[in-house]
Amino acid sequence: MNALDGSVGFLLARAARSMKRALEARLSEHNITATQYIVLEALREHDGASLSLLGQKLYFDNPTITGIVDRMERDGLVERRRVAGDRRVINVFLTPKGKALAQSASAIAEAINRDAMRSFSPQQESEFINTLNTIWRTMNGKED
Amino acid sequence: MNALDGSVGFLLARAARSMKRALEARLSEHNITATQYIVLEALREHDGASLSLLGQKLYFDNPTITGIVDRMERDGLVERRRVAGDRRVINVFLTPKGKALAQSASAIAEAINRDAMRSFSPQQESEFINTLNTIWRTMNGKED
DNA sequence: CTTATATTATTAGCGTACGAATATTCAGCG
DNA sequence: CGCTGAATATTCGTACGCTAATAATATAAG
Repeated sequence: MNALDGSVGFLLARAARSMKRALEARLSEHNITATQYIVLEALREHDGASLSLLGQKLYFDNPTITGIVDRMERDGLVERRRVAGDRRVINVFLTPKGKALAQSASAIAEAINRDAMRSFSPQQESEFINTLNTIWRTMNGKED
Repeated sequence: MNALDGSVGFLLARAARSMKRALEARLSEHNITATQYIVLEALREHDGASLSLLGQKLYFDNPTITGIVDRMERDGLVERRRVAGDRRVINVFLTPKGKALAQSASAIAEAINRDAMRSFSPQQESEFINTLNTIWRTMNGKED
């Protein structure tokens, strides 16, 4: 029993990596990454969102979201269009290819989530999710 | 309520990122990263471990650990020495500077962990840790 | 002994993630 | 109107974290 076995930060990062890897193993046949799947999912709910809004929804900063959208645009999954009256903002839209991919990827991600939770009861799962949300809020000073 | 709010993978990754950022904000004055702190911690318990062993303990693959140790060696925190009979293996040792830094960093990391858990009971914390470990084992096929 | 296989570490290449700095555009205020 | 400051997206530089491929050494089989 060393110091890391009791470190929430370490165990959290390790669990997150293991899930990301499992998801990417399944997504790789569609040539997208776990992060790109997350962006597809966000765009299903907010097609045409600005880069900033996407970053806020997903909790990525602007340089990160710019790079991800660059690669997704290169691969034909999304396109950038200036649509808002404000000429600073660039809106991101799913292409037909992106829409189709979002659907298959969503099913894969749900399967991985179910698998990760397979030894827990619904109550345990919802408590776990509450804890993850609380940690996130705590670390961002959204309570006290 | 969108699909991501119920996605364990997304919430796990988000919580992990928020803790990593909080930790790095405090570690930055010592010019080390959260990952480098983890390696320092592992070396406190296993000074002289091989690169492979370090990777196994921390659950990083070899290319990742090579790069991290490269940067830590550049910064004078560790040094590589061939010590084992097997000439393929390279052992990693803490320098005095690395040892000193490990101690201060450890205190900082403990404070962050306590802060992240501040709204939970000891039981809730230990249940949370169990869940993280179970997810990790599940995603790595270490049970069924 | 020699050939085949496995292990250890590294390199190369890609995709996040982040902080810092920059260019463009917008909004407010005198 | 003109100026200041804020907001949006990008670029730059750094550090992970992964897969695939490589080089060097060790081990096993014949």
